[in-house]
Amino acid sequence: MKEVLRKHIEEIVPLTDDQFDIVFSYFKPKKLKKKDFLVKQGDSVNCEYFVVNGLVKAFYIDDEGKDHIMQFAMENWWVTDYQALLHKTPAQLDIDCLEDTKLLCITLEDKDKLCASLHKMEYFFRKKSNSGYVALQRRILSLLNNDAKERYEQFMSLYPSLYQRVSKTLIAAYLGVTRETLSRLA
Amino acid sequence: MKEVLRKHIEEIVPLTDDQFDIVFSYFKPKKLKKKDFLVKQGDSVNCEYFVVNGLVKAFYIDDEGKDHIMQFAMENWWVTDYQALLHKTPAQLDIDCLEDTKLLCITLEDKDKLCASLHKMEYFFRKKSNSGYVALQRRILSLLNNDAKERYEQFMSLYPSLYQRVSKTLIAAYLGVTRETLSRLA
DNA sequence: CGCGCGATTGAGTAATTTCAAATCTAGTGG
DNA sequence: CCACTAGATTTGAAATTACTCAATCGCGCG
Repeated sequence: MKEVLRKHIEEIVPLTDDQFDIVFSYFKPKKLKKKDFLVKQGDSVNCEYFVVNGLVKAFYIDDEGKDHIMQFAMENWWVTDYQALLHKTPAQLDIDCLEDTKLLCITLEDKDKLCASLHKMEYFFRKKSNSGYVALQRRILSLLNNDAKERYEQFMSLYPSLYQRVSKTLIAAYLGVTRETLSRLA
Repeated sequence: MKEVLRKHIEEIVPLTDDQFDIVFSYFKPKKLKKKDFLVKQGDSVNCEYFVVNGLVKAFYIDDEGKDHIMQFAMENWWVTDYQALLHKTPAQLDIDCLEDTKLLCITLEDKDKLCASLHKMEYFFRKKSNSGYVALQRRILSLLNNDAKERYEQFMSLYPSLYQRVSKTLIAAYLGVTRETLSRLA
């Protein structure tokens, strides 16, 4: 648990043992079972979550009851309803577990405190946020530019491990097509 | 010029005069005319750009020669080909000016140096990146969830000032529909 | 007046969705 | 080991949405 987080952070910034102990003290572990919810639409959201193991999905249910998947998050991914967290508004997203999942939780306030006290961590989170931004840009380009089949192929080659663990129905909801259409893309 | 940047930063972190002078020393002004290019596909990208005034668009041209707009950037917006900048790969995007435009440029290396020497600025850029991330998530949700008409209406209400300054053809390229389709959404 | 650019309109085509039904698969209990 | 069920996937056919390509319109500017 500790090791997973440490290794993840140290891919970007090295930390002494003491520093990592400080970092780790800001996190609270959480354990959920498959199908449990981490966030429900309408909740107020205080934390960002680091997935130690397992798999969750963050999704939006529209007026017609259809699901749209904002993101998956497996080992070493960060997830929450960022809009709700940052703007302190009620959650628009649901987040639930596709597998039994262990997480580390940090509140927005604690993250800011941690960043204020340990400059390296502010750097770490800035770089993380930058990478996330780039990943979302790539996804937008793929939505603008590519048809369903191309998006599906990109998904498989970009996230081969997710492709193994996630049903096609959910991949369809991530790619923005119906499951029937996805099924017809031989 | 200086004032525009200072005001922008101080919406998030207050700075002393001395601090701001340091910050500003990292930026290099740049002036472009309408239709000039800031970045061309294939370029290596070293800088991030802050738009002081004017308007640019960052866009991708696909295999069929069609444009897809990644983002617009007007006063107080940041823009570059982030993927190219962060991964040090050749630019995939073109960035050109829709109006005469004044910019402030900062290299990735200088930005890191600035952040390292002035912790407040690392905080500033982290928060900026977070907001950007949320904005892209919203756009993805709108692409997954809403049809062309709804996206068009959201665009108008979210960016009324852009709506004034940008041709419908370009808005179409941003929303991911053809100009003909957009034109039929009375 | 006429050019040029952006916006609109029309008609036919392609891609995707919808709704319904059939098929497949993994896990459960007998 | 087999039958049964729930969930996931696939298939079919019709309806809808958006696209393409071509033609037309409208307006500002030289």
